[in-house]
Amino acid sequence: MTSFYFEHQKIFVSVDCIIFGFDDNQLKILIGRRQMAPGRGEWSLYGGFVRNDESLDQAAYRTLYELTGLRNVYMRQVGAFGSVDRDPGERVVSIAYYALIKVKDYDENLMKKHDVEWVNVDDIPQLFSDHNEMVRQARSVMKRKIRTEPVGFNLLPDLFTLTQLQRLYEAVSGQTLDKRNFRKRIKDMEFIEKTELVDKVSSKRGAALFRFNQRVYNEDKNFKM
Amino acid sequence: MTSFYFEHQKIFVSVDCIIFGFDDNQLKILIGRRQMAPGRGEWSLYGGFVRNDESLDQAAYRTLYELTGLRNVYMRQVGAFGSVDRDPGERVVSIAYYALIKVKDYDENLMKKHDVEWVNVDDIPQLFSDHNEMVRQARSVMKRKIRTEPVGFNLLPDLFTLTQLQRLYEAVSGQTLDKRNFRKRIKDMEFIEKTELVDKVSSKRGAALFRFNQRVYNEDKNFKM
DNA sequence: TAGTATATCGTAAAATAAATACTAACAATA
DNA sequence: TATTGTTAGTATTTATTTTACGATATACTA
Repeated sequence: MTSFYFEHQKIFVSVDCIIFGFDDNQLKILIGRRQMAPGRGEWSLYGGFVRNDESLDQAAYRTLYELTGLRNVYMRQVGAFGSVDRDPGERVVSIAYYALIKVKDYDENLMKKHDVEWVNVDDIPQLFSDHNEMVRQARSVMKRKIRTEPVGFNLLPDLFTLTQLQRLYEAVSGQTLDKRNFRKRIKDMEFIEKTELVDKVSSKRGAALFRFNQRVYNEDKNFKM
Repeated sequence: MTSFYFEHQKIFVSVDCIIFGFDDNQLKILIGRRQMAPGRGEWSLYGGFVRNDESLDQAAYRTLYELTGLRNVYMRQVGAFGSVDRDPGERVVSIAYYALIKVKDYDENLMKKHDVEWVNVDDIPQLFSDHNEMVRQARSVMKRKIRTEPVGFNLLPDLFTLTQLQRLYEAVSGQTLDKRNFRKRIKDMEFIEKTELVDKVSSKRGAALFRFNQRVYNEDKNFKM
């Protein structure tokens, strides 16, 4: 029975993570200098090899955890990348995943340890191998997703102002939005709840803080931005 | 340098094809009885292992060619599937691809040789491993794609009637469409050209045959259904 | 009181989607 | 040859949703 398989060749399989964060009204991703050959010193996504005893998703979560110390992160597959010579060292097929994290949750020490930094998505330098294409596709997939499902909240603090939310959607879509129309939409979504709390950081007047209520959303999944 | 890689494990990588066809006003896919263990005799997608000297895309095209004898087929990746135990025999990561082919082009002999048959997408039996999930995702991806890009023509003969085209979109979307609204849209697309030819097969009156003009489409890529 | 960002009201225009009935051409049949 | 059945083909109106835009008030700080 096993003979059937062993006519064939095994291949290294890895995962690469496009980790999105939102800070300073900008959409950013985490990239770092590659620590090992080949391509040592080049800008690169953070990734890792898939082990025999873990699924692709598990490998992606593990890799993200190694880098950020975060669990229970929103993460989705972008796709598989498998040019023959995409890795100059060996044949490696890599599955790209994108993650949405809150920048404040991120462990600064781990960031220094792994020598990665936040870079604006419109400002990405040339990356190792096909990583630029991975980023391009990840942005495309995420951009569509965030319009039809309430996943953008993963990029914001639990409490956020409507202006923050609007800036997020502007950063992702790449265009400015009308404040009145934006708020009209929000008002129709009962799962975006106004709290009693007020944010005084970005405004002298103070802005109401909102939160996303997953339970209310589950009752009536009606989200469109 | 190579030592870096060989701390890690290699994995079998395969491709599986969801081959869509349109016939008898129905959207169908090609499935067959699995010819080898494990899972011998179960319904299954057609697939194959990725070789070290070919990309994932190339492996998918090769596999499709083996089964259908067709080249230059519209084919796109669905995603990677990598549960640890998705294949009962060995650890295999599989990349799913969907293809859109014209049923008439298909080589009948190859079909018999590989023992595959067309099955309505709403009528798929239980398939080997995670193939049902692959089909589900492929339908979802294709359904979105066919609304925003003129890829549906890959499922029709070069010459087709507007009713055929409408039935195709009805089959993919799963809902009936209004004929007048449908035709209004078509009229606005200059790359769907009316020919002098008339189809008398499905109609006593005869229906005008249309064709998709890729060059005209390239001039002004404006497609939405 | 000047400055700044929040917050809300309303409406016109534009784009999109949905709903509606009838005639035309031909073949088969009575 | 008159009738019936079947599919092709066509224009207009109405309703709904989305977008664009102007104006003004609020709460707080410096």
